[in-house]
Amino acid sequence: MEPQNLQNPASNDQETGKNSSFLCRQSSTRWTPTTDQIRILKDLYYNNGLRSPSAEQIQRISARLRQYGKIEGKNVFYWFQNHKARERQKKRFTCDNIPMQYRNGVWKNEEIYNKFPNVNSGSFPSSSVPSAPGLMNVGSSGNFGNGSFAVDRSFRDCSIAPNPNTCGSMSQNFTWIGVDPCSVTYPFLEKKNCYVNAELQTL
Amino acid sequence: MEPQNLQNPASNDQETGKNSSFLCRQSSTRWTPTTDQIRILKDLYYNNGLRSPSAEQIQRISARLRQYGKIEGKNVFYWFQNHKARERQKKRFTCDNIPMQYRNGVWKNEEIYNKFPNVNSGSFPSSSVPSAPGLMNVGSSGNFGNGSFAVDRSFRDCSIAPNPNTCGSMSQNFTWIGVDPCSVTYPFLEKKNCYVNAELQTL
DNA sequence: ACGATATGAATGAATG
DNA sequence: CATTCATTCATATCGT
Repeated sequence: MEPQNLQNPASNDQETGKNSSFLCRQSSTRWTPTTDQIRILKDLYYNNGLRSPSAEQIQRISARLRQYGKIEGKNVFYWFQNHKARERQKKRFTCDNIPMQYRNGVWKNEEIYNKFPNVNSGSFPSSSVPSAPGLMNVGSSGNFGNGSFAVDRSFRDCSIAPNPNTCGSMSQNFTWIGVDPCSVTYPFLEKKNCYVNAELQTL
Repeated sequence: MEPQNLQNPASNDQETGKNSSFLCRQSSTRWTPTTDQIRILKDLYYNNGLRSPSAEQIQRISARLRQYGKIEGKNVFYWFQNHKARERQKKRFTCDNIPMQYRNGVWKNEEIYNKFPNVNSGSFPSSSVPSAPGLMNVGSSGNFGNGSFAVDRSFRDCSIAPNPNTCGSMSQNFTWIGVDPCSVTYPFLEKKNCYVNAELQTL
C-alpha cells in the first residue's frame, strides 16, 4: 500500500526562494512535478516540438512553471532530456529494424524525428497529454534539436563559471565484434560451447 | 481484476505539494513472465553475466522469449534493470556493516566486485536458478556492460540554483528581457497569435 | 480477506 | 545523446 512515502514534514513553500533544507545530504528530495507542470512540459514537447531547450528557454520555462509548484532549471533540463531519450529508447527496443549501417558500430540515423512524434505510440508509457489551453502547434520551421549539450553544465553547477566548453568530443564507440548479422536463434540459449562470452557478444 | 487506475481515491494531497490524482503510472496489464521466460532470463543473468543488455540484445532476447509468451522489449529491459537493482539492494542490506566504501550502490574496492558482476558472487540464492545446460562462462574477455564506475564526484552543487536569474551567463544577458508585456507569461501557452515558432524563439 | 512481500513499471538524476 | 542508478508507485502473488 503505502511505501512509506516519507515526505519532508516541514514542507516548505515553493515560493519563498528555495528549499529551506540546508545540509545537502543528497537529493533526498527530488522534484515531483505537478500535473500542471507535466501538462505544460508535454505541451511544449509535443505541440511545439521542443526537444532540447536552450539555457534561456529553460530559464523561462522553469520560471513559468514555478507558479505551479517548486521547480528549478535543472528539472526542466532533465525532463526534456529524459523524455527525449526514452522516446528514442523505446523505439530502439521495439523496432526490429536496426539500421545497423555497419562500419565500426556507428550507424547514422540521420533524420530521426523530423516530423512530430505521435503522442501515443501504443506500447510504452503512452502519455496522455491533456493538451493545454488552446495553443497552436504549427509546424516546425526546422531543427528543434539544437545542441545544447554544453549548456547542461551550467545547470549542474550553478556556481560561477558557466564554462562554455568546447563541446566537440563525443565519444561513442561500440565495438561490434564478430558481427554475424542475423543469427536466427540465440546460440547461447541452445547449444553451449565453453565460450559463452563470445557468444554473448554476438547476441 | 481492476485495471482501473484507481489511485488515491482519497485525494490526500495534504501539503505534500504533490500527489494529484492523475494517471501516470497505470498499466492496463503488466507483463507476467512465464516460467520459461524467467528461466532464460536468469540464465542470461547468472550464467552469462548479462546485466545491462544493449538495445539490440534486448530486441533479440525479447524476440526469443516471445515464443514462450507475450513479451515486449521493455519487459526485458525492465527485468534486467530491476533484477540488478534489487540484487544490489539486497546485498547492501546483507552486509551493510561491512566498512567498505560504498556509494550509490557501487563498491569502491574494485578488485572483487568489479570483475564479474555475478557468477559466484554468492550474494544470491545461487541455487534458485534452474539453469540450462552447464555452461559456465569463463572467458572473462567480456566487458559485460557492467562498468561499476566509482562515483565519487564531489557534489559541488548541493544547494541548487538559488536564483534562476544569476545562472544564465552562458550567452548574452537575457534573463527576463523586458521585451513586452506578453513576456510576462508564455505567449504560446496562453494563446496569442499564430507564430508559435517565433514565440518559441523568444521563449 | 487481509497484509506482507515480490516484482513490473516509471521516472528523476546523473555520468560518460 | 546513450546508459545507468536510485526511488517510488502499482500490482501480482503468497502466506496465514
